[in-house]
Amino acid sequence: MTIQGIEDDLGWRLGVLFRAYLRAADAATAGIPGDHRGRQVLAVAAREEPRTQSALALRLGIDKTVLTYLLDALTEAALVERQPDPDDRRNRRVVATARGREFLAEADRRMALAEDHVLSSLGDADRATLRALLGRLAAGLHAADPVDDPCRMMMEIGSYS
Amino acid sequence: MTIQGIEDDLGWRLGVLFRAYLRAADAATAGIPGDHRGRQVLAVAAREEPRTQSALALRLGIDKTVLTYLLDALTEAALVERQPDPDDRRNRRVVATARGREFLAEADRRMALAEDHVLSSLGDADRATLRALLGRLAAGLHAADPVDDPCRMMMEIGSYS
DNA sequence: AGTAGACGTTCTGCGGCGCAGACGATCTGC
DNA sequence: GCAGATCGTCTGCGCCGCAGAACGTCTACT
Repeated sequence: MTIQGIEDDLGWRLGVLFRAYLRAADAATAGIPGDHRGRQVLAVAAREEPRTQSALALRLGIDKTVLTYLLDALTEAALVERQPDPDDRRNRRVVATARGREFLAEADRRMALAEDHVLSSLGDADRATLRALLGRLAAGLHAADPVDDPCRMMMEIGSYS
Repeated sequence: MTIQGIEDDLGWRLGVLFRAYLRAADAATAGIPGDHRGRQVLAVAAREEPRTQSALALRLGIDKTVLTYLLDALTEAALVERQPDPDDRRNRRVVATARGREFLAEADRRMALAEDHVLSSLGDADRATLRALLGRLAAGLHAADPVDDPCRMMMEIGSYS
Protein backbone atom coordinates (compact mmCIF):
# COMPACT_ATOMS: atom_id res chain seq x y z
CA MET A 1 0.00 0.00 0.00
CA THR A 2 2.96 2.29 0.57
CA ILE A 3 3.98 4.29 -2.46
CA GLN A 4 7.41 2.72 -2.59
CA GLY A 5 8.35 1.11 0.67
CA ILE A 6 11.78 -0.14 1.51
CA GLU A 7 10.58 -3.70 1.00
CA ASP A 8 10.66 -3.03 -2.73
CA ASP A 9 14.39 -2.50 -2.46
CA LEU A 10 16.49 -5.36 -3.75
CA GLY A 11 19.19 -4.63 -1.20
CA TRP A 12 16.72 -4.73 1.65
CA ARG A 13 15.34 -8.05 0.49
CA LEU A 14 18.78 -9.54 0.10
CA GLY A 15 19.86 -8.22 3.48
CA VAL A 16 16.85 -9.62 5.30
CA LEU A 17 17.26 -12.98 3.61
CA PHE A 18 21.01 -13.14 4.12
CA ARG A 19 20.82 -12.23 7.79
CA ALA A 20 18.10 -14.80 8.39
CA TYR A 21 20.17 -17.37 6.60
CA LEU A 22 23.26 -16.54 8.61
CA ARG A 23 21.46 -16.88 11.91
CA ALA A 24 19.91 -20.18 10.91
CA ALA A 25 23.21 -21.47 9.54
CA ASP A 26 25.17 -20.44 12.61
CA ALA A 27 22.62 -22.14 14.84
CA ALA A 28 22.80 -25.28 12.71
CA THR A 29 26.60 -25.37 12.76
CA ALA A 30 27.07 -24.64 16.44
CA GLY A 31 29.88 -26.88 17.60
CA ILE A 32 32.01 -26.41 14.52
CA PRO A 33 34.74 -23.80 14.92
CA GLY A 34 33.83 -20.79 12.83
CA ASP A 35 30.18 -21.81 12.62
CA HIS A 36 28.81 -21.47 9.11
CA ARG A 37 32.13 -20.33 7.69
CA GLY A 38 33.90 -23.22 9.30
CA ARG A 39 31.46 -25.57 7.64
CA GLN A 40 32.06 -23.99 4.25
CA VAL A 41 35.80 -24.31 4.67
CA LEU A 42 35.33 -27.92 5.73
CA ALA A 43 33.09 -28.62 2.76
CA VAL A 44 35.58 -27.27 0.23
CA ALA A 45 38.46 -29.02 1.97
CA ALA A 46 36.64 -32.35 1.93
CA ARG A 47 35.27 -32.20 -1.60
CA GLU A 48 37.75 -30.20 -3.62
CA GLU A 49 41.06 -30.32 -1.76
CA PRO A 50 42.24 -26.97 -3.07
CA ARG A 51 45.92 -26.70 -3.80
CA THR A 52 46.47 -23.47 -1.90
CA GLN A 53 44.82 -21.58 0.90
CA SER A 54 44.53 -18.61 -1.41
CA ALA A 55 42.44 -20.66 -3.81
CA LEU A 56 40.24 -21.77 -0.94
CA ALA A 57 39.76 -18.22 0.30
CA LEU A 58 39.00 -16.94 -3.20
CA ARG A 59 36.49 -19.72 -3.74
CA LEU A 60 34.66 -18.93 -0.52
CA GLY A 61 34.96 -15.19 -0.95
CA ILE A 62 36.58 -14.72 2.43
CA ASP A 63 39.80 -12.94 3.31
CA LYS A 64 42.99 -14.98 3.36
CA THR A 65 43.95 -13.59 6.74
CA VAL A 66 40.61 -14.75 8.13
CA LEU A 67 41.12 -18.16 6.60
CA THR A 68 44.39 -18.43 8.50
CA TYR A 69 42.81 -18.42 11.92
CA LEU A 70 39.72 -20.30 10.73
CA LEU A 71 42.07 -23.09 9.69
CA ASP A 72 43.89 -22.77 13.01
CA ALA A 73 40.64 -23.43 14.84
CA LEU A 74 39.56 -26.25 12.54
CA THR A 75 42.98 -27.85 12.81
CA GLU A 76 42.92 -27.64 16.58
CA ALA A 77 39.56 -29.42 16.51
CA ALA A 78 41.18 -32.09 14.29
CA LEU A 79 38.67 -31.51 11.49
CA VAL A 80 41.20 -30.50 8.82
CA GLU A 81 44.94 -30.68 8.31
CA ARG A 82 47.39 -28.39 6.58
CA GLN A 83 49.59 -30.64 4.47
CA PRO A 84 52.75 -29.25 2.92
CA ASP A 85 52.75 -29.49 -0.84
CA PRO A 86 55.78 -31.57 -1.92
CA ASP A 87 55.76 -29.94 -5.36
CA ASP A 88 55.76 -26.37 -4.05
CA ARG A 89 56.60 -26.00 -0.42
CA ARG A 90 55.08 -22.52 -0.28
CA ASN A 91 51.62 -24.04 -0.57
CA ARG A 92 49.55 -25.69 2.13
CA ARG A 93 47.02 -28.21 0.96
CA VAL A 94 43.95 -28.26 3.16
CA VAL A 95 42.43 -31.71 3.57
CA ALA A 96 39.64 -32.91 5.83
CA THR A 97 40.26 -35.60 8.40
CA ALA A 98 37.95 -38.59 8.86
CA ARG A 99 36.52 -36.81 11.86
CA GLY A 100 36.06 -33.72 9.71
CA ARG A 101 34.07 -35.70 7.16
CA GLU A 102 31.82 -37.04 9.90
CA PHE A 103 31.20 -33.53 11.19
CA LEU A 104 30.54 -32.34 7.66
CA ALA A 105 27.95 -35.03 7.02
CA GLU A 106 26.15 -34.16 10.23
CA ALA A 107 26.43 -30.44 9.53
CA ASP A 108 25.02 -30.90 6.04
CA ARG A 109 22.06 -32.75 7.44
CA ARG A 110 21.37 -29.94 9.87
CA MET A 111 21.99 -27.28 7.24
CA ALA A 112 19.31 -28.82 5.03
CA LEU A 113 16.83 -28.38 7.86
CA ALA A 114 18.00 -24.83 8.47
CA GLU A 115 17.56 -23.98 4.79
CA ASP A 116 14.06 -25.41 4.84
CA HIS A 117 13.38 -23.20 7.82
CA VAL A 118 14.59 -20.11 5.99
CA LEU A 119 12.70 -20.94 2.80
CA SER A 120 9.54 -21.98 4.58
CA SER A 121 7.55 -19.14 2.99
CA LEU A 122 7.96 -20.76 -0.41
CA GLY A 123 6.50 -23.91 -1.91
CA ASP A 124 8.67 -26.64 -3.35
CA ALA A 125 8.47 -25.40 -6.92
CA ASP A 126 9.33 -21.84 -5.93
CA ARG A 127 12.26 -23.03 -3.82
CA ALA A 128 13.66 -24.91 -6.78
CA THR A 129 13.18 -21.86 -9.01
CA LEU A 130 14.87 -19.60 -6.49
CA ARG A 131 17.81 -21.96 -6.06
CA ALA A 132 18.25 -22.22 -9.80
CA LEU A 133 18.15 -18.47 -10.34
CA LEU A 134 20.54 -17.85 -7.46
CA GLY A 135 22.83 -20.51 -8.85
CA ARG A 136 23.03 -18.93 -12.28
CA LEU A 137 23.48 -15.49 -10.80
CA ALA A 138 26.18 -16.51 -8.35
CA ALA A 139 28.02 -18.52 -10.99
CA GLY A 140 28.14 -15.52 -13.29
CA LEU A 141 29.13 -13.12 -10.55
CA HIS A 142 31.78 -15.39 -9.10
CA ALA A 143 33.33 -15.92 -12.50
CA ALA A 144 33.50 -12.16 -13.05
CA ASP A 145 34.43 -11.51 -9.44
CA PRO A 146 38.19 -11.04 -9.59
CA VAL A 147 37.84 -8.68 -12.52
CA ASP A 148 34.74 -6.94 -11.26
CA ASP A 149 36.07 -3.56 -10.28
CA PRO A 150 33.56 -0.90 -9.31
CA CYS A 151 35.42 1.56 -11.54
CA ARG A 152 34.26 -0.06 -14.74
CA MET A 153 30.71 -0.18 -13.48
CA MET A 154 30.93 3.47 -12.53
CA MET A 155 32.00 4.28 -16.06
CA GLU A 156 28.78 2.71 -17.27
CA ILE A 157 26.79 4.71 -14.76
CA GLY A 158 28.57 8.01 -15.09
CA SER A 159 29.85 10.54 -12.62
CA TYR A 160 27.86 11.87 -9.71
CA SER A 161 25.27 14.62 -9.83
CA MET B 1 30.87 -32.12 -13.04
CA THR B 2 31.91 -31.97 -9.38
CA ILE B 3 30.09 -34.40 -7.14
CA GLN B 4 28.75 -31.63 -4.95
CA GLY B 5 30.71 -28.44 -5.30
CA ILE B 6 30.36 -25.49 -3.01
CA GLU B 7 28.42 -23.66 -5.70
CA ASP B 8 25.47 -25.92 -4.88
CA ASP B 9 25.40 -24.43 -1.40
CA LEU B 10 22.63 -21.93 -0.79
CA GLY B 11 24.83 -19.98 1.60
CA TRP B 12 27.61 -19.70 -0.91
CA ARG B 13 25.22 -18.45 -3.59
CA LEU B 14 23.70 -15.91 -1.25
CA GLY B 15 27.10 -14.76 -0.08
CA VAL B 16 28.44 -14.26 -3.58
CA LEU B 17 25.32 -12.39 -4.63
CA PHE B 18 25.15 -10.25 -1.51
CA ARG B 19 28.80 -9.26 -1.64
CA ALA B 20 28.51 -8.36 -5.31
CA TYR B 21 25.41 -6.32 -4.57
CA LEU B 22 27.13 -4.51 -1.71
CA ARG B 23 30.08 -3.54 -3.82
CA ALA B 24 27.87 -2.31 -6.64
CA ALA B 25 25.61 -0.46 -4.22
CA ASP B 26 28.47 1.20 -2.39
CA ALA B 27 29.97 2.30 -5.69
CA ALA B 28 26.61 3.70 -6.79
CA THR B 29 26.05 5.58 -3.53
CA ALA B 30 29.53 7.05 -3.21
CA GLY B 31 29.06 10.60 -1.99
CA ILE B 32 26.29 9.77 0.44
CA PRO B 33 27.49 9.34 4.03
CA GLY B 34 27.25 5.67 4.93
CA ASP B 35 27.10 4.59 1.30
CA HIS B 36 24.41 2.00 0.67
CA ARG B 37 23.26 2.02 4.28
CA GLY B 38 23.01 5.78 4.23
CA ARG B 39 20.80 5.57 1.18
CA GLN B 40 18.53 3.05 2.86
CA VAL B 41 18.21 5.27 5.92
CA LEU B 42 17.49 8.20 3.65
CA ALA B 43 14.89 6.22 1.72
CA VAL B 44 12.98 5.19 4.83
CA ALA B 45 13.25 8.68 6.30
CA ALA B 46 11.89 10.24 3.11
CA ARG B 47 9.11 7.77 2.41
CA GLU B 48 7.94 6.51 5.76
CA GLU B 49 9.03 9.07 8.36
CA PRO B 50 9.31 6.53 11.17
CA ARG B 51 8.27 7.72 14.58
CA THR B 52 11.37 6.53 16.39
CA GLN B 53 14.94 5.69 15.53
CA SER B 54 14.40 2.24 16.97
CA ALA B 55 11.64 1.61 14.45
CA LEU B 56 13.91 2.78 11.66
CA ALA B 57 16.74 0.53 12.78
CA LEU B 58 14.43 -2.46 13.16
CA ARG B 59 13.01 -1.87 9.73
CA LEU B 60 16.44 -1.77 8.13
CA GLY B 61 17.80 -4.58 10.24
CA ILE B 62 20.72 -2.52 11.47
CA ASP B 63 21.86 -1.89 15.01
CA LYS B 64 20.48 1.15 16.78
CA THR B 65 23.95 2.21 17.90
CA VAL B 66 25.07 2.16 14.28
CA LEU B 67 22.05 4.18 13.27
CA THR B 68 23.09 6.83 15.76
CA TYR B 69 26.29 7.75 13.97
CA LEU B 70 24.80 7.09 10.53
CA LEU B 71 22.24 9.76 11.35
CA ASP B 72 24.99 11.99 12.68
CA ALA B 73 26.74 11.80 9.32
CA LEU B 74 23.55 12.26 7.31
CA THR B 75 22.54 15.19 9.48
CA GLU B 76 25.92 16.83 9.08
CA ALA B 77 25.49 16.53 5.30
CA ALA B 78 22.06 18.19 5.70
CA LEU B 79 20.26 15.22 4.15
CA VAL B 80 18.07 14.38 7.14
CA GLU B 81 16.98 16.03 10.36
CA ARG B 82 16.23 14.69 13.80
CA GLN B 83 13.02 16.34 14.88
CA PRO B 84 11.87 16.09 18.47
CA ASP B 85 8.49 14.45 18.83
CA PRO B 86 6.15 16.88 20.61
CA ASP B 87 3.96 13.99 21.79
CA ASP B 88 6.80 12.02 23.36
CA ARG B 89 10.01 13.90 23.82
CA ARG B 90 12.04 10.72 24.15
CA ASN B 91 11.52 10.03 20.44
CA ARG B 92 13.36 11.58 17.53
CA ARG B 93 11.51 11.65 14.25
CA VAL B 94 13.84 11.29 11.29
CA VAL B 95 12.79 13.31 8.27
CA ALA B 96 14.56 13.95 4.99
CA THR B 97 15.42 17.48 3.92
CA ALA B 98 14.74 18.81 0.44
CA ARG B 99 18.39 18.29 -0.30
CA GLY B 100 18.07 14.74 1.03
CA ARG B 101 15.21 14.03 -1.34
CA GLU B 102 17.27 15.28 -4.27
CA PHE B 103 20.15 13.03 -3.27
CA LEU B 104 17.75 10.14 -2.85
CA ALA B 105 16.29 10.58 -6.33
CA GLU B 106 19.74 10.64 -7.85
CA ALA B 107 20.86 7.70 -5.75
CA ASP B 108 17.83 5.67 -6.77
CA ARG B 109 18.60 6.32 -10.41
CA ARG B 110 22.14 5.08 -9.92
CA MET B 111 21.03 2.15 -7.82
CA ALA B 112 18.76 0.96 -10.62
CA LEU B 113 21.79 0.83 -12.90
CA ALA B 114 23.83 -0.95 -10.27
CA GLU B 115 21.10 -3.56 -9.82
CA ASP B 116 20.98 -4.13 -13.54
CA HIS B 117 24.71 -4.65 -13.43
CA VAL B 118 24.42 -7.23 -10.67
CA LEU B 119 21.52 -9.04 -12.33
CA SER B 120 23.05 -8.92 -15.80
CA SER B 121 23.28 -12.71 -15.97
CA LEU B 122 19.49 -12.96 -16.00
CA GLY B 123 16.91 -12.06 -18.62
CA ASP B 124 14.06 -9.68 -17.87
CA ALA B 125 11.56 -12.43 -17.02
CA ASP B 126 13.98 -14.17 -14.67
CA ARG B 127 14.83 -10.90 -12.96
CA ALA B 128 11.17 -10.28 -12.28
CA THR B 129 10.75 -13.81 -10.98
CA LEU B 130 13.75 -13.49 -8.71
CA ARG B 131 12.60 -10.15 -7.35
CA ALA B 132 9.15 -11.54 -6.65
CA LEU B 133 10.49 -14.62 -4.87
CA LEU B 134 12.93 -12.56 -2.84
CA GLY B 135 10.13 -10.19 -1.97
CA ARG B 136 7.87 -12.91 -0.64
CA LEU B 137 10.73 -14.52 1.23
CA ALA B 138 11.98 -11.32 2.81
CA ALA B 139 8.47 -10.23 3.74
CA GLY B 140 7.85 -13.50 5.55
CA LEU B 141 11.24 -13.49 7.26
CA HIS B 142 11.04 -9.86 8.29
CA ALA B 143 7.60 -10.36 9.78
CA ALA B 144 8.89 -13.31 11.80
CA ASP B 145 12.20 -11.60 12.49
CA PRO B 146 11.77 -10.21 15.98
CA VAL B 147 10.35 -13.51 17.21
CA ASP B 148 12.68 -15.68 15.21
CA ASP B 149 14.94 -17.10 17.86
CA PRO B 150 17.40 -19.79 16.82
CA CYS B 151 16.37 -21.80 19.88
CA ARG B 152 12.98 -22.69 18.46
CA MET B 153 14.55 -23.72 15.18
CA MET B 154 17.05 -25.83 17.04
CA MET B 155 14.21 -27.62 18.75
CA GLU B 156 12.91 -28.58 15.34
CA ILE B 157 16.34 -29.77 14.28
CA GLY B 158 17.33 -31.55 17.45
CA SER B 159 20.49 -31.58 19.51
CA TYR B 160 23.93 -32.10 18.09
CA SER B 161 25.51 -35.45 17.28
C1' DA C 1 75.81 -20.84 -9.66
C1' DG C 2 73.73 -16.59 -8.27
C1' DT C 3 70.60 -13.09 -7.85
C1' DA C 4 66.25 -10.43 -8.49
C1' DG C 5 61.55 -10.74 -8.68
C1' DA C 6 57.14 -13.24 -8.01
C1' DC C 7 54.21 -15.99 -5.03
C1' DG C 8 52.02 -18.14 -0.66
C1' DT C 9 51.31 -17.77 4.23
C1' DT C 10 51.22 -15.34 8.47
C1' DC C 11 51.08 -11.29 11.39
C1' DT C 12 49.85 -6.44 12.60
C1' DG C 13 47.08 -2.42 12.41
C1' DC C 14 42.95 0.06 10.94
C1' DG C 15 38.01 0.70 10.24
C1' DG C 16 33.22 -0.83 10.23
C1' DC C 17 29.55 -3.16 12.43
C1' DG C 18 26.65 -6.31 15.50
C1' DC C 19 26.00 -7.00 20.29
C1' DA C 20 25.67 -6.30 25.35
C1' DG C 21 25.58 -3.18 28.99
C1' DA C 22 25.17 1.30 31.27
C1' DC C 23 23.52 5.96 31.62
C1' DG C 24 20.47 10.13 31.42
C1' DA C 25 16.12 11.92 29.83
C1' DT C 26 11.39 11.04 29.51
C1' DC C 27 6.87 8.82 29.84
C1' DT C 28 3.32 5.74 32.25
C1' DG C 29 0.89 3.20 35.91
C1' DC C 30 0.22 2.77 40.69
C1' DG D 1 4.90 11.49 43.49
C1' DC D 2 7.45 7.31 42.56
C1' DA D 3 8.93 2.78 40.45
C1' DG D 4 9.52 0.79 36.24
C1' DA D 5 9.67 0.93 31.29
C1' DT D 6 11.22 3.15 26.96
C1' DC D 7 14.29 5.99 23.80
C1' DG D 8 18.64 7.63 22.41
C1' DT D 9 23.56 7.74 23.20
C1' DC D 10 28.01 6.08 24.60
C1' DT D 11 31.51 2.49 25.74
C1' DG D 12 33.71 -1.82 25.26
C1' DC D 13 34.17 -6.37 23.09
C1' DG D 14 34.65 -9.44 19.19
C1' DC D 15 34.52 -10.62 14.29
C1' DC D 16 35.87 -9.59 9.78
C1' DG D 17 37.47 -7.22 5.38
C1' DC D 18 41.38 -4.69 3.87
C1' DA D 19 46.21 -2.96 3.36
C1' DG D 20 50.83 -3.62 4.23
C1' DA D 21 55.01 -5.94 5.82
C1' DA D 22 57.85 -9.96 6.78
C1' DC D 23 59.49 -14.50 5.82
C1' DG D 24 60.11 -18.74 3.24
C1' DT D 25 60.00 -20.56 -1.27
C1' DC D 26 60.02 -20.89 -6.26
C1' DT D 27 61.29 -19.10 -11.05
C1' DA D 28 63.69 -16.68 -14.56
C1' DC D 29 67.46 -14.43 -16.23
C1' DT D 30 72.46 -13.79 -16.59
